[in-house]
Parts: sequence; structure tokens; C-alpha cells
Amino acid sequence: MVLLALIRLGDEAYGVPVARELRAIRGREVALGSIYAALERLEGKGLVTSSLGEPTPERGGRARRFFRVTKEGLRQVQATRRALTTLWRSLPEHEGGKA
Amino acid sequence: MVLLALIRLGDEAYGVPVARELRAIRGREVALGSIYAALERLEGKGLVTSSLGEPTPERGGRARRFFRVTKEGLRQVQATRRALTTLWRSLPEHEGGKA
DNA sequence: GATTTATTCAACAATAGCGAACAAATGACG
DNA sequence: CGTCATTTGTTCGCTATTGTTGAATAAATC
Repeated sequence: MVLLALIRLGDEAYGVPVARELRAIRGREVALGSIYAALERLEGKGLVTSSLGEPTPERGGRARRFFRVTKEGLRQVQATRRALTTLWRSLPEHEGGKA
Repeated sequence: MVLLALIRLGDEAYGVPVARELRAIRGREVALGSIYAALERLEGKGLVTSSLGEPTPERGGRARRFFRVTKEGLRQVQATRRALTTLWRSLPEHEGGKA
């Protein structure tokens, strides 16, 4: 999910908005520490790269660390997607729609 | 993925075929121990229930332990599915299709 | 009691997750 | 000018949960 969030965020992919994104989509709290830990590990495995951004004028606060998904990262996301898509072919879409 | 495999397998949902299913779909080895451990934990959380089957005549070997996904289990699978589906809306389908 | 089919066990590695500490900018204000 | 409060983000240390494996055990059939 972190990889997917990075892809969605494109140029604005750094820790804070990734957390915001996942909070919104999963509908529950996500601590920043978790996100950074995951990003760290993903980078260690070569699935993402990172680079420090320049501090934006008129803002204050520390510089951002931007992340990009590598080719290999994208490959793995797609492989997982294919596996899941296959698996939930037989899954009832959503129980709702009663009336 | 274990939950999804159980759903797919329906009446034949027990350890061995779950492992076979995941091996096939993920395209790599999956030890049986992993599967049973996962099933154990899922049962502890109330996402699946289990019941011992009768030994099939003309077969030999220990009785099977069948699993069924609970209502809550199904709910959670669907929630995760929705989250992922949303997340990978912006994902390029597959890099292939070059010529 | 050999063989087959399946499950359980014990241990360790990896990932998820959290709260608090730390870092580096900006802008006030004396 | 300094230095300090504020803001925005990242890093650290630690616990909990999951993933994974190989070997042991169990319960059938012949």
C-alpha cells in the first residue's frame, strides 16, 4: 500500500502525505513512524529510491525526503496485483445493495 | 490471500489445497507450516472457523481440518479489497504489449 | 507395522506499528 | 542582529504481529 501511495502521489511523494493518503483510504489511524519504517525497508530492498528536496521558501520546517518507486518496485506491485485479482475473482463484490 | 483461497476452495478448504492454491497463484514455494500458522491466527481472531472432517474411506491418512471464512472475515477481505482497488486505480496495468 | 495424508510444534526472521526525540527551516521581537 | 518559539518533517528505539521453515507427530489404510 505504501508503494501504491507513492505512485499516486507522484512528485509530492514524501512521508507525511503518504500517511495522510493511507489514513484516508484505510479509514483508520496510521502513525508516521510506521510509514518511515516501511519506506526505509523498501529502499533497502531496492523497491524505492529517495532524495532530499530543497526547503520550500515561505514555509518553515525541515526539508522533505522524496521517494520514487523503482522499476523493480513497480514490477512487484503489479505481480501482487495480478495474484490478488485472480484470487478474488470468486469473491462476492459487496454484500450491500439490499433495496 | 489465505482467506481468499479458503473462499475459492469452498467445501474443499483445508491446509493442503490452500498451500497448493497459493503456490500456483504466487508462483513460488509456500511451506505448509506457514499456512497452518496463518489459519491458526485467523481462527484466533474470529475470521475463520474450523471443523474436523471424517476420514475418507479408501484413502488412508489423517482426517482433514476444514475451514470456513466467517462473516467478519468476509467483511475484512472486502474492506481490504476496496482499499487496494482504490489505490491502484492510477497504476499502469502491465508494462508489456510492446509489439 | 509400513505407507500415506495431514496437522502440530518450536524456533527464528521480517514486517507492522507506535510514541517520543530530534532536526532544520521560518519569522518574531527585544 | 541574535536567539527563541513555531512549524514541518524525519529518525530512533522498542514491542507486537506475521511470515516462514524443518522436523515431529497423528491418524487413517492395507
